[in-house]
Amino acid sequence: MAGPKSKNDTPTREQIMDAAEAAVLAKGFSGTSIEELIAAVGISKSGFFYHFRDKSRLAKALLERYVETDNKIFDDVFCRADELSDDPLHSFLIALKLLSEIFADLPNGHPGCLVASICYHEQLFDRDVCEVNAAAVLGWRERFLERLVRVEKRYPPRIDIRLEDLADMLSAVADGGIILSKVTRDARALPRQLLLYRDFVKLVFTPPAQ
Amino acid sequence: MAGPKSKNDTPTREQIMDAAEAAVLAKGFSGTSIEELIAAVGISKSGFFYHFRDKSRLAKALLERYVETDNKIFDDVFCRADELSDDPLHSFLIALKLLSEIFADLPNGHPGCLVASICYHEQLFDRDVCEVNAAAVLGWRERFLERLVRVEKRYPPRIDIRLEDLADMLSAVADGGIILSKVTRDARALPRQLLLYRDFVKLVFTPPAQ
DNA sequence: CCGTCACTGTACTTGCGGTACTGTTCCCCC
DNA sequence: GGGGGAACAGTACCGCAAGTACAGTGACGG
Repeated sequence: MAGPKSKNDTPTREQIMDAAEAAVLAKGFSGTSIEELIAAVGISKSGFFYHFRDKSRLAKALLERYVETDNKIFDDVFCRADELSDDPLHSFLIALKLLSEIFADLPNGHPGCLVASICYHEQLFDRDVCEVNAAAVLGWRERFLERLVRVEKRYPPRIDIRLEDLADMLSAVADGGIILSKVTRDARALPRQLLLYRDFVKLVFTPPAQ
Repeated sequence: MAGPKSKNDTPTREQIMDAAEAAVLAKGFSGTSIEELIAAVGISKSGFFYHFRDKSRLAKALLERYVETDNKIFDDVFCRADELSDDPLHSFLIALKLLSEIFADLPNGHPGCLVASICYHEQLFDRDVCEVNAAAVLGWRERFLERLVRVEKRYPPRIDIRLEDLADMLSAVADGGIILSKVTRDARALPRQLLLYRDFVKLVFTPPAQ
């Protein structure tokens, strides 16, 4: 049960990627040198290039792993929320609460979003990497939108609103909240922003008559 | 009336910073080489180092100029909004509309937020630069908060809400919207997110009885 | 025993950041 | 009209990092 022995699942490779992810989020991609990574992991330069053809391949692998784990977190959270409520609105609100708690419990605050970091390094990467990035964001939109459509069916929204934008807003608030937290060095900013988004969703779908 | 002849106001210096800002937003700070900047402007390396002691000074100058022009935009927008309405809520809503229109009118979409870019390069810069960054975000919070406090006095919010968080949310939605626009290559995402934030503000401060 | 995996070691090229100078031109001021 | 500073250009150099190109090595599995 140690997972599939995929070619890309060696412990050293994972160690490189762990070090690289932290470094990229703190110093940017070009600011992260291969030499510091191999020093952190304790391997030689040849060892690095055995796992990654070049630095750009490392970026792609990093992004793919990041998106994958992120999607898994969303799966878990929404699945758990569905266990706690059958109602689509309440389930969505619970999921948002769970998400904010996950972020609030991170000891040193959220380390940063790789999608955001890479989007600010766009021109450095090939079309390939950018498409993975775009696909990730569009995937989140679809994921949230599907939930919102189910909510809308039961709770007619109080205002005229594009559900796609409301779905996107969760990504935006999360990315913006991360930046807020990082810049102000206040880890509470991100969970608070998520809860504020939650308030918005609640307001939109709560009937005016109480 | 050609502006104060400050030491830091030569056309070459501005050209360097223009090229640098665009490059940094597209490739990150470390991904931007001094050599490409001097090639773009058409000066020598000595010319660059005449204006900036090192690359880090360039970063600081870039950020300071960016924050300054950003604050000027906010001044203009809020001032214009105040001309159009005496009511604090309506004025704020008008300002948000104006902001979204400004962003929607950018021909190639928003080029990116330097504050966000630099926050994802944190470890590269000295405490100095990071503090400028933090001060900028906190300045925006105060600016928006002051407006929201005035709104709250006249329109009791419909939900329990921390106005500081609602103020921060504008920065978050803007930064998140920029990332959304860049990643999905859809310039409309950013203005749409701002209008969605506007809807939220409207909902929060609009009395339930219509 | 043979081969493959997961590396190490060595050597080299290129490009960039940064330093350290020495000119050079133009314009302003006295 | 000449002296000086502002705004550069030119040249030469150092050190680090990305990337290339190998050849070699220990463990492990069939």
